[in-house]
Amino acid sequence: MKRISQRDIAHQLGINVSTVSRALRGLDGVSPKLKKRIEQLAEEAGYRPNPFAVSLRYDTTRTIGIIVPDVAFNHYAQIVKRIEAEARNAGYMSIITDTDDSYENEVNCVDMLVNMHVEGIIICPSQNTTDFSHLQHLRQLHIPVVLFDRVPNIDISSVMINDVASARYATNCLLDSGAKRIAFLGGLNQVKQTADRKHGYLEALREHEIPIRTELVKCHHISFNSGLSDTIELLRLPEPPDGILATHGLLAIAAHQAVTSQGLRIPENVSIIAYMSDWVSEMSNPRISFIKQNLREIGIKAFRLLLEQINGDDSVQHIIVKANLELRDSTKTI
Amino acid sequence: MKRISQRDIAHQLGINVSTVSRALRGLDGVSPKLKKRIEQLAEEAGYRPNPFAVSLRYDTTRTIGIIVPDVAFNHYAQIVKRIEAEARNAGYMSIITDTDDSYENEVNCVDMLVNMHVEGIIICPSQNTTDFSHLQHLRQLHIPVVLFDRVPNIDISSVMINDVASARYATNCLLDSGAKRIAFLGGLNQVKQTADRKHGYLEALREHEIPIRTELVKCHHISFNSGLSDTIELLRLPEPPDGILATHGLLAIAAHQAVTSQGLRIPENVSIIAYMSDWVSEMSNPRISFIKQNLREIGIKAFRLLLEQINGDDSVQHIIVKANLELRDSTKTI
DNA sequence: TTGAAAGCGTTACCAT
DNA sequence: ATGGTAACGCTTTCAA
Repeated sequence: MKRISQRDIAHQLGINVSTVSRALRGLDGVSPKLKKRIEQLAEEAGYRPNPFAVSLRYDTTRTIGIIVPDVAFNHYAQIVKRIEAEARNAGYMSIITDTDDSYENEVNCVDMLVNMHVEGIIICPSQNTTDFSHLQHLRQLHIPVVLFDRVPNIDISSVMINDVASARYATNCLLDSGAKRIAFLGGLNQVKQTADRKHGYLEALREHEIPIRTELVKCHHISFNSGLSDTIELLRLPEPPDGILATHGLLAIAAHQAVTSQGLRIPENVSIIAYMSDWVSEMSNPRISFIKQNLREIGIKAFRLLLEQINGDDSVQHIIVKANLELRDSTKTI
Repeated sequence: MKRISQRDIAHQLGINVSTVSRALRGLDGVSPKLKKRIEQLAEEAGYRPNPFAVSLRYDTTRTIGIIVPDVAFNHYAQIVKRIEAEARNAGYMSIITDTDDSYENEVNCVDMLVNMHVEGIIICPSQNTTDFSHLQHLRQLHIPVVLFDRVPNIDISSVMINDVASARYATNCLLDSGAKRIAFLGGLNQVKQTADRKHGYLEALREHEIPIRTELVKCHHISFNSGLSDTIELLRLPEPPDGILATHGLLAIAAHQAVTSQGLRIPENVSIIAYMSDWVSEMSNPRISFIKQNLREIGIKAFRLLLEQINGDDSVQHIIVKANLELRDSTKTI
């Protein structure tokens, strides 16, 4: 039950491979009668073109690579799902790799994908990634790249949300609903996304002429545990926060749990707004008010951008997908 | 900045390709001096073997396919993550596809993966899949297959949990904690996983000599909405359930929300135990007691099984990974 | 130790 | 309308 090739078909029919090739691709130069016979035999024998021969011939693989910090985290999973669907729709296969949020793995993944001759790579870098030379290198190899979520200040196309504005808006919303002492729970400062969101947070405070209290700003490596300990520290302050802006779902869940575990109530004692996926918010109880990112659109835009590059467009584009605030139960109604 | 080939290297050094090939693979028959020169040039020029040429030559692609109903659902995402990691570790790339729980997509995905000449496929079928001929066909093509989670009664290797026993145990636990009227919230009956879990549920009732009330058994297509409406229907019965066994995370979340929305309390009025991932349980509030499946091990075992087949092992193996009950807040303590 | 050539499956170009 | 053949990049076998 070996895989059958064009040569086999040609042999069985006593004709030449090139005729078979033409017939199967619907090119003209084959008599309708012979074409029928060829198609029929191909069908019967379960002929499938060998993509490796095709790739070898054309130096084109119809394959893209996707690199994320954690496929098991809903936010990334939703984006990956959308990219994969779009890609499949456009005739591309997706090779998805997971870095476990580690820089070393990220470099390895990029390397493997280059070895695989993917036609392009869509990537959300790990939090530890500060050196982006592996991505710059891709540009030199003329391999299209699109970044999303964690987008550094480099000359590579990207899709991100309006981080500054959304953080400012969310902070304003917390303040307007009566919170006086807003804490900022973010990732590492070196990640532009975190810096931007902090920027928005600080802007809102400034607008309200609220002095900045640095002990309310927690920027550590994103993980459930760091979110937990940071929140508990915050709550033990002499003047603990009555509002929290969390920049990542993991941090928000951790904060939610920490607040509850200290016998405090949400939103009566502490309000929370977080950047998280709809699905995760929906599951929390009380449901966390969140900044809704259009993950579907992020995925679609990212693939479109990549496809344009694959098709020869050299321009660097930075797309901003607008996020909006969805109020749920973790904020007081005004 | 074109990709460089062995031929290019040979040309630059004024030698033959076959020598380059031998040198780069460390075969002997190349003088140490020449070997050095070749390696150095390859390094400098950034030579990478073309995997398509290699695949074409060997008819081996070092690639596997993974098919799941929904990568964005945590349970599958965790399993996929583990399989991908194991595969990468063993030098295999993973092509992950998402069927959106649809039979048609599933058939297409299988087809695409076969076209890609993946060396094997790990799949969790969609709920609608009753005809497994597309998988049987893979066996005829000598393409290794491993099933997980939703495993029909066919002669293909699989990894699943002990569905009957775990459901029986969970039901017993609900009964022991004082619940009298246990409802069963499951997927379609045609899925063996559901049937098995229901079997376990019924066994437990029988052991306790509790008559079966068919109106407490809800088996529909798994979705958040069906879980919601089924639960609401259950709660409106003249004698509503005071315990629920849910066979899928989505159903559990829906039930959780439905119970709460009716002003009832968990676990005081209604206890819940569900098959769901640790992460999802952790996020619910009150946290749902759950049957913990070792997703990590399921992923590892699935890949190992596939690899064995790829390496020529023809035996059909059915691996059972034991699940255990993790009590949280949605069940009364005895 | 090194070279030459055939072959993997497909396509493109030139002949017939 | 059809056939022959070279080429893609690599490995393998045989010859020098």
